Amino acid sequence: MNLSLPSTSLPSTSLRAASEAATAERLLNAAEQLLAVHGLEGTSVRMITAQARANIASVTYHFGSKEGLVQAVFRRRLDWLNTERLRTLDALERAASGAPIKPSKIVDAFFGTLLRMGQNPDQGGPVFLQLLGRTMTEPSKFIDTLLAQEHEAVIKRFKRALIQSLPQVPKAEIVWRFHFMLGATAYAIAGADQLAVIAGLRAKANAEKQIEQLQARLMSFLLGGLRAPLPLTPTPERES
Amino acid sequence: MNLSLPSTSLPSTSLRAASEAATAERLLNAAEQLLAVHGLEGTSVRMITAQARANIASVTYHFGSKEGLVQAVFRRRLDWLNTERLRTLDALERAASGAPIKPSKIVDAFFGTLLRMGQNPDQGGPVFLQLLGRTMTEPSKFIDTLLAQEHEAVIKRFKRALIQSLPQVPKAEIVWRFHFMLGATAYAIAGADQLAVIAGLRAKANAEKQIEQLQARLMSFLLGGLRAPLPLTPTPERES
DNA sequence: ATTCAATTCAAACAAACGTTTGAGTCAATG
DNA sequence: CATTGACTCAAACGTTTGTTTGAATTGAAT
Repeated sequence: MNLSLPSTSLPSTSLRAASEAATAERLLNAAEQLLAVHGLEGTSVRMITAQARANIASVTYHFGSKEGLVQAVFRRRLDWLNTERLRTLDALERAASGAPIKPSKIVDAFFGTLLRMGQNPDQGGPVFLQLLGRTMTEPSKFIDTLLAQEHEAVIKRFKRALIQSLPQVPKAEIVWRFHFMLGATAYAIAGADQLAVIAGLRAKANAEKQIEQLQARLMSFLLGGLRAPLPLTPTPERES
Repeated sequence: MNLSLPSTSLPSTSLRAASEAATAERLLNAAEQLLAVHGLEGTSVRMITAQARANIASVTYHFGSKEGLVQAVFRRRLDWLNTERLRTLDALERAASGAPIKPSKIVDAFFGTLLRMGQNPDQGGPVFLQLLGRTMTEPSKFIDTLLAQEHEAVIKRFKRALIQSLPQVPKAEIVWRFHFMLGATAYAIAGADQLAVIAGLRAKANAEKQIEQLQARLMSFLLGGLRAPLPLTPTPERES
């Protein structure tokens, strides 16, 4: 048994032709696209290796297992996304220098950054957005764990920022509404194609245009929900 | 080959003890619960028949295939749900007698009816809500088709009602926002458990209480989003 | 009592699953 | 030139998948 996996981030020891990506990267790209369409259990290792034009054993060789490959798919994007989110929030807080930040700025730092990721081909473009959207409602044991770990610290910081930004709204209410915003976003990006069809746009328009359309509309919807009047059954004003 | 399946709706030819449900119904219940937790591809026929205390072959015998069983699971609930939705909307339009209906009433007829279904043990309770929520982002070929067929007419009627109810908002904007509302709802009910945990509630509180909590908060969020100021990039005011 | 259709059952089916194996290829290193 | 380590490959591994089979069982009607 070869327990020591090959290095994951190093650009490999030997030089390669720049035009054709290395096997590990082709596997990541193929897995990302197929997972977005067919889901975790609906995507087989053979489908992935076929699309990546790689051997079946290459998954075990490069990532240890199918599970390892899937985790690598998510980590590759989420690391970048959450770093970008925190960087943006840091900049906002620095610019405000103690003063409260407008909720719309915070919402944009979190959800806007995500949506703009869908227009960034270097970060998977709309494909990863769709994958993330459907994964957020697909309670798979180990993806859940991964998502939670990658997201927990980030979400906590954004919740805190929102709570400070909306002092008149009870804490618990903000937490609920943050979750609702996550849902509206996940669903919107997961079904961006069919949504565009429903909305009467021409179906095969390029996905970037669709996300551009989506972004402005979704953001105003999210902000409207976030600032909605409180429900008649109020939060019991409990601490913590 | 026995191409003619046994009758699906008749209460079976022979009388049975009322205490223990017939095999077909036990299969439906088991499948509903397992699908909600493990998803379509993650739920095997053997898991279902084991939980239903039935033989493996009973799925093929009663429903023709696994696919047939899954479709029956959805149809059993969606027929009831959509009938109830249309019944409520009919009542609203009759009471208004031509006058515009308040958007909140329409939203409640669609989403409120769904959420109240989660408190109705006769209609699956929270289990089916969770199943429906995760299915809405799980693009499976034949479930998509089924959902679309079951929902298409209903959604069209509710969109029309909302458009009449909000004459100042462009048509396309309402369609988008209706989709956002679907997403927020799907995600909220799919992850109601973990959401409650996040919100700081005690974890194992009964699911009905959770949905009760959820209902008021979600509805005000949805209405806030629906009535949000229009995005700066306006709809090109196209017809249709 | 016997017939008959409905239903259940244990066993087996081929196909697809993730993973492992061991030989083979290839370029760089000594 | 021989050796080494990284990588690829075809083939096979043991499980699990959905479905099928044909004989048993059941309960009411003849």
